[in-house]
Amino acid sequence: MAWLKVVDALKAPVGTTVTVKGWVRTRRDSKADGGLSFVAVHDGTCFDAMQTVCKGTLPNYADEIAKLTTHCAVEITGVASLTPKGGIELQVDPATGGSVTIHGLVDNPDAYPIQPKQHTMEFLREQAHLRVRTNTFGAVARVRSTLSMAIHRFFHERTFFYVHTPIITASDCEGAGQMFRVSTLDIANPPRVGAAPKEARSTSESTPSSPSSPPCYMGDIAPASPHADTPIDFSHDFFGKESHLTVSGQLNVETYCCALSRVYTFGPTFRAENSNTSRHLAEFWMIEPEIAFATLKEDADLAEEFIKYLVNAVLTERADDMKFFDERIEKGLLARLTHVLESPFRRLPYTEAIAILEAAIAGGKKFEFPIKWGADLQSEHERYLTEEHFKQPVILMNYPKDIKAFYMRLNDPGTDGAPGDTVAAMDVLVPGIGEIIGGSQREERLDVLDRRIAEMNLPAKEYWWYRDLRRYGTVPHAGFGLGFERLILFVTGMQNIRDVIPFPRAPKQAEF
RNA sequence: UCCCCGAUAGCUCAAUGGUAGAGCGAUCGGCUGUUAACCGAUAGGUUCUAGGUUCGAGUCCUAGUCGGGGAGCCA
Repeated sequence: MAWLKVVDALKAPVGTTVTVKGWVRTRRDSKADGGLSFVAVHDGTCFDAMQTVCKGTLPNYADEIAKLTTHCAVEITGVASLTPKGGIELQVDPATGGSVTIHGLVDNPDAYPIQPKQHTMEFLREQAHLRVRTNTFGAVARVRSTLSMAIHRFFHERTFFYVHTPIITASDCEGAGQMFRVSTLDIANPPRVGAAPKEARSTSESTPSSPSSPPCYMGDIAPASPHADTPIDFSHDFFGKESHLTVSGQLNVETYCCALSRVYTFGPTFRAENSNTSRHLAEFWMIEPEIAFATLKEDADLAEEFIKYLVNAVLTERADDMKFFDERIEKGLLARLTHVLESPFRRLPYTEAIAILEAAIAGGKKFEFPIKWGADLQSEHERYLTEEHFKQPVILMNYPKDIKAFYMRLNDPGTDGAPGDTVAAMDVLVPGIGEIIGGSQREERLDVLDRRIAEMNLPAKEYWWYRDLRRYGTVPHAGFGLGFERLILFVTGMQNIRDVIPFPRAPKQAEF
């Protein structure tokens, strides 16, 4: 007798004795053959469950087996045989060594939240600790894992090195959005500039409840502090300066790129934006490759090859789950992904995109927001381009410099016939999601970079180490960021980003 | 953060300002190599919270909390 994962047990030779361990998906009873129960068991190793046929002659049939409900934990031994439809099931008969062991019943099955029926995503989100036992969330979890592995494999096969960029940053120059503060200061009574520093509130080894622990204020904190208007003195904080959770590993990974040539990060990223949408999370995972001796064209080539590699990986490695998504989550998903695999991504200069949108408006297309050269595209404009006009992924390139970040490389005047200055930035737009990748060629010329930092009133001093890269052996380089959860939405057809990460963090949402 | 919509049984949803309902799920029984099984019965309610209007509020008003769709920000 061998304990097999369900994925392997479903391929067991007829006649062999097999043990499976997992959770009951459904139980149905029959009076045939003197009484028997069909108990479907899944262990998460594949989409399908193993059907077991438990005979009424089993010693614990009436007391235990006939009472099994959804998600009871069981261990079942039986003989592999063919179902009338040709699949593999286990015949569980005490006469041939069959047995059913209950590891854990479900208390009060009447009120168990997960039932053998269709639930809404919103409800399951409130049961995040249990939802992974359902078909949909099990499939999402397997696809997510498969994509993670494929990402590392893609880069590994191309001599990229995986760089662990920091989660905590005391650099104030990442500039990609609102940040979460990281601090060990007493939030109710922080040290103020000019005030006498409090001793022994030192960050590292302070005892959890020292005798001098601060008073606990109910309601509003720090009532009527005489120093309330004085800035907080962060020199007393853990890092001796303000620090935050990272919003991007890009600036750090650029340093490694300028030594290892081809690198990437893949880790969690944090944005404290008050974004309440189905496409934003406060904590999400991002993949950021960076390539040296490369221009925007190589960057776009890499992005396209990357997306196609990942789509292909998930189609071939998780065919069972993808079939489910195609049937139950988004009809036509497989056709859409196959189309993405087979068609080249449309490269489109921003300046040309504006012309297409203006022509569309002239042709009667209505947009909520006006469009003109120099303005950023709205979601509706991006959707029009990728979903209606081209009906395929689009790589928009060379945006006006005034709407993009300081580190993006300034293009030569007149690139693409643009009426103003542009930078070598690109966004990959995909039908159904919109922007999935944002990237650029980085400004490698120190004088141009300094001009941009000054133009945008950024704290030049903070960028000393970033500027060093341009002083010591500078090189053209480029990279992009891919939001991992948006990729999962794209390949699964799931609608809400909170349903493709195990425990979503969003405004007012950090349960579990 | 802004606009719109919503919150009633374990779940999905009904209920003219006047007796709280159905389907699914659960429990019990029947039938059946079943697989979203089917048939019958039973149990299951502080109608999100706090105020208010009213003889009377699930229903109307105010505030709040949470959820959904869209927008902004972005990945």
